[in-house]
Amino acid sequence: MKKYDFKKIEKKWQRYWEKTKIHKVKDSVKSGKNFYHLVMFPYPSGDLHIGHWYNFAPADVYARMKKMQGFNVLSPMGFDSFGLPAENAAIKRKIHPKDWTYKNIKVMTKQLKSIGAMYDWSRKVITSDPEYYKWTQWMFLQFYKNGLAYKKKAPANWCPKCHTVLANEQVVDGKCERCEMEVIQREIEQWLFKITKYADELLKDLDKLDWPEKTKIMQVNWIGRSEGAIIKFKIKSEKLKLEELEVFTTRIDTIFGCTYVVVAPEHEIISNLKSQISNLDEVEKYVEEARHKLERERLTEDKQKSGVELKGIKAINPFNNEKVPIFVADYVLGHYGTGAVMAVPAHDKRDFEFAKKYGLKITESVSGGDIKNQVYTKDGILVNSNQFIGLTSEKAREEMTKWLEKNKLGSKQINYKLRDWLVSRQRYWGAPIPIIYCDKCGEMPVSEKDLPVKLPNVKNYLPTEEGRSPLAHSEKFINVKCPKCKGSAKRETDTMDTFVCSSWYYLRYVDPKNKKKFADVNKLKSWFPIDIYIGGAEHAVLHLLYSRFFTKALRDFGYLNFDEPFDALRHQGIILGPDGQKMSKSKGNVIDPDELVKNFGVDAVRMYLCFMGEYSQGGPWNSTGIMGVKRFLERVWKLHFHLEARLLSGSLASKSFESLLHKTIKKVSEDIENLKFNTAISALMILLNEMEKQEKLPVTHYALLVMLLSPFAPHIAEELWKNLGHKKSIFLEKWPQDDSRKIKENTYNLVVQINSKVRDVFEVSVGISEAEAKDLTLQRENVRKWISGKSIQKAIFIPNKLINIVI
RNA sequence: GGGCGAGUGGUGGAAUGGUAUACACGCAACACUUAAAAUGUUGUCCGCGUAAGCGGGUGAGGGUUCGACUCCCUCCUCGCCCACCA
Repeated sequence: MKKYDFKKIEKKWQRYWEKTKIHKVKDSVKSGKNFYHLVMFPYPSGDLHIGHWYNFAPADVYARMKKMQGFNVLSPMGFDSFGLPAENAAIKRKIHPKDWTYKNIKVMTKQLKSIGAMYDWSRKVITSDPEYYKWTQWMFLQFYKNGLAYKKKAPANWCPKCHTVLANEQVVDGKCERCEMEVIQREIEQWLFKITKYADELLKDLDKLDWPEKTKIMQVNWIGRSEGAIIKFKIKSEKLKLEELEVFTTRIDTIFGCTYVVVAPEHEIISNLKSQISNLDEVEKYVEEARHKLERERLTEDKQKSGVELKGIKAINPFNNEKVPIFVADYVLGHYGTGAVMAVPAHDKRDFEFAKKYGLKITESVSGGDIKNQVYTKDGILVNSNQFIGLTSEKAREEMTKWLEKNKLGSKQINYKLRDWLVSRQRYWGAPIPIIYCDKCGEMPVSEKDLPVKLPNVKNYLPTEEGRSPLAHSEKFINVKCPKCKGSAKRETDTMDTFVCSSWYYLRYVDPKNKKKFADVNKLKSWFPIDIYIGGAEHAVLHLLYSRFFTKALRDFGYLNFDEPFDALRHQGIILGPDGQKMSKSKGNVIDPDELVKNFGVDAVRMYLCFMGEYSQGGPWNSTGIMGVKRFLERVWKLHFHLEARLLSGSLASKSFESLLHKTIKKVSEDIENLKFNTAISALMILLNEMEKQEKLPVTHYALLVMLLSPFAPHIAEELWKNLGHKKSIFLEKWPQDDSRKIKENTYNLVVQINSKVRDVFEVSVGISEAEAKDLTLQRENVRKWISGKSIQKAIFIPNKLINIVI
C-alpha cells in the first residue's frame, strides 16, 4: 500500500492545476450558468493568518461544488493594497510603503496559493497598481461631474497620530479605528462624497437583499432615519428684535412640556445674536471649551451635562406662546438635525438630567409616568396640552404637525444620522485625487485622457504635522498646467480613502485588463449581481455600505444596470486565540496556518476549518480536533488500497447502505449550499464508518465518497481519482445527484412513547396507518407492561416517526 | 442606555416541535508490539442498580403542548454592534 504522503500529493496537484490552467474562467457562457463567487480581498499585511484561511478555505469548498454542479464559477482574488494600514506598517519598519506593499503581495500570493483554492489568478486586481487606480480616479471624476463629490471646510475627525482626517465610520469609540489614538476635531478643507443623497434608497433596498439580518439592522441603524418635525421658535430679546430658531424633534407630542431650548456650541445663533446676549463672556468661554474637548470626552454618557444660559434672549413656544430660556450645551450635536432642540425634561432623559442639575422647570405633557421622580419617555395620553389634550401620542404627533404646517410654524421632516463620506486623506499611500487648482480658472478636474495621476515615488512619505499631505512637498508633483488655460496651476495633494478603492474592485474582476473602460458592459451584465459574497462582519457599515453607494451612483451615471452589487452575503465567524482572546502577536496567541499545513497538510487544515463548528460562529481555536480530520483522510486513503481485497464491481451493496449513500449525497450537497460545512463533514464521516463495515463495496460507491470529499480536500481527491483510473481532473466531473427512490426505505423504527416517555422502539413498514400502528404497538410486551389496568385517553401518531399513548 | 446573538457531556459541537448529546476530540480498558508510537475493537451525560431497568438532565424559574434544547414570558451570564442622533 502506498503511504498517504500529503506533502508530495499537495505539491503535485497544485502544480498540475497551475500548469493546466484549470481555474481560468471564460467570459462567454450562456446566461444563467455564470456564477460570481466573491470573498473579501485582503490587504497585504505580509502574513496570511488563520482568519484569512477561515474566510477563504470554506468559501472555496462552496465554489468548487458550484463548479462541479455545472456553473461557470468566477472566484477571483486580489489585494486591497493602498491605505493607512499598509502605510503605517511600512513606516514602522522604515521601509517605503511601495516596497513594503509589493514585497508582501509576493509573499501573500504564495501563501494564498497554498490554500489550494480555485482562484483565477489571471484576473488578479491590485488597487495600488496605476492600471487600477487610474479607474479609481476616473470614478472620482464621475462623482465630481455628477455633483456627488464636493469640497468643504468643516470640523473633521483628526487623528493626531496618523496625521489625517478620518471618515465618521472610521472613528470607533472616539478613537482612530487603526491606531486607537483619541480623535480630535479640526477644521480642514476636505473632499466628501454625497452618500446622503442615497440615504433613502440605501435603506429601502436592504429589503431586496439576502443578507444576514444583523448586518441589515446595522446598516439601518447607521443610516438612522427618523421622522419628526421642524418647529420654528421665535427669539425675543429686550430690544424686540425677532429671529427664528428651528429645532428638530421626533416627539412633537411633548411640546407643551418644553421648558427651555438648547443649542449646540457651534450654533450660528450665538454669533448672530451676540449683541443681545448679556452674559456673552461666559457663553463664549463655554463654547471655546467645548470646541477643545476631545470628542471622546464629549460622548461619555456618565459625564455630567453642562451648559450656560444665553441671558437676555428667550424663545417662544409657538404652541402656547410661553417664553422659555435658551441654553448652549454640548449635549446637543451641531451636525445633526438643526443643531437645536426643544428641551422636554419630563419626557426626555437627557433634558431631565440637565434640568435637575440646573433646577429648571419640569412640566408633564404626556401622562403615564411619575415625572416628579423619574423621566417618562414612552408614549401616553396628552395632558396639559390645550386642544390636544386626550389624544394618544401617536395621534397627537400627526395632528400637531398638521397644525404646525397650517400655521406655517414648521413642517414635517425626515432626518438621517448618515453623514457624507469624507474621502480625503492627508497621507501618501493612496490614489491621488485628480483635481487641479488654477488661479484663473479655479478648481478643475484632471481630464480623463491624462489619467492616471501617478503617485510619485517620493523619498519623504511621512505624514506631516501641519495637516498637509506629504505630496505637498513634491514640487514635481504639485506643479502642473491648467487643463483649461494652460497657465501654471497646482495639483490637489490629498489622496483618497482606501475604502474608495475597495468600493468597486469587484467590478474590475470581470474585465481586469481593459484599458478603455473600468469594465466591459457585456461582461458586467453577464456576471452581475454577485451571487454570493463571503467575508467578515466587521465591514457591515464601512465597505458594504460604500460599495452599495458606488453601485447606485454608477448606475445613475449610466454605467451599470443593477441596483445592488451583492445579492447574497454571508459572514464567517472570528477565530479567537486558544485563550479565547482576540489573536494578536503581542498576546502571543497567534495560530500560524503555515505551521499547521506543514504538520497536517493543506487538505486537513481546510477540512478542519470547515469541521470546527458553525461557519458563521467562530470561537476559540482548539488544535486537538485537527487529528480527527487527519485520521479521516488517512482512512479514506487506506480504504482505496483495501478495495482490491473486496469484491470491486458488479456486486450489490445492501439496500440500507445504498440508502445511506444517497442520503449522504443529499445532505452534503444541501449543507455546502447552506454553508453548513461542519455537518456535511460529519455526514461524510458517518458514510466512511459504514463503508469500512461493508464486506462488499462497489468501486462506484467509493468513487462517490471521493467526489463528495473533493471540495473539502481537493488534493487527496485528485490523487485518489487518478488512482481509480481516471485521466481527467475530478473537478471536471459532474457533482453527484442523489436518487430519491434509493433513499426511500421500506421500514423504519417506530418510537413508542407512553405519556411522552420513550418505552419501546420497533421496526414497522413505511406508510402504515394510525390504526395499524396502534394495533402493533398495543401488542408489544414492553407496552402492555405499562398500560395494563389503565385506560387509554388518546394516541398521537406521527407517520414515519412515533406514536404517543396517553394513559 | 439601545439593538442583535449565544448559553447543551471533560472539550469542539449536533438536533429548530417528536428517541437530547449525531460526528469528532479527550479519557479508560483490551488487541497488535520486547516496548512505545501508530492502528484497531469496546466503553464513556449524571444518580441508583451485577444487570434488565428506573429516575434525573440542554444557564434559572414559569407558561403553551400529548410532547419543548427548539415556541412564549420573567430573570441571570457572556459576546458583538451602536450609543447625548432630540
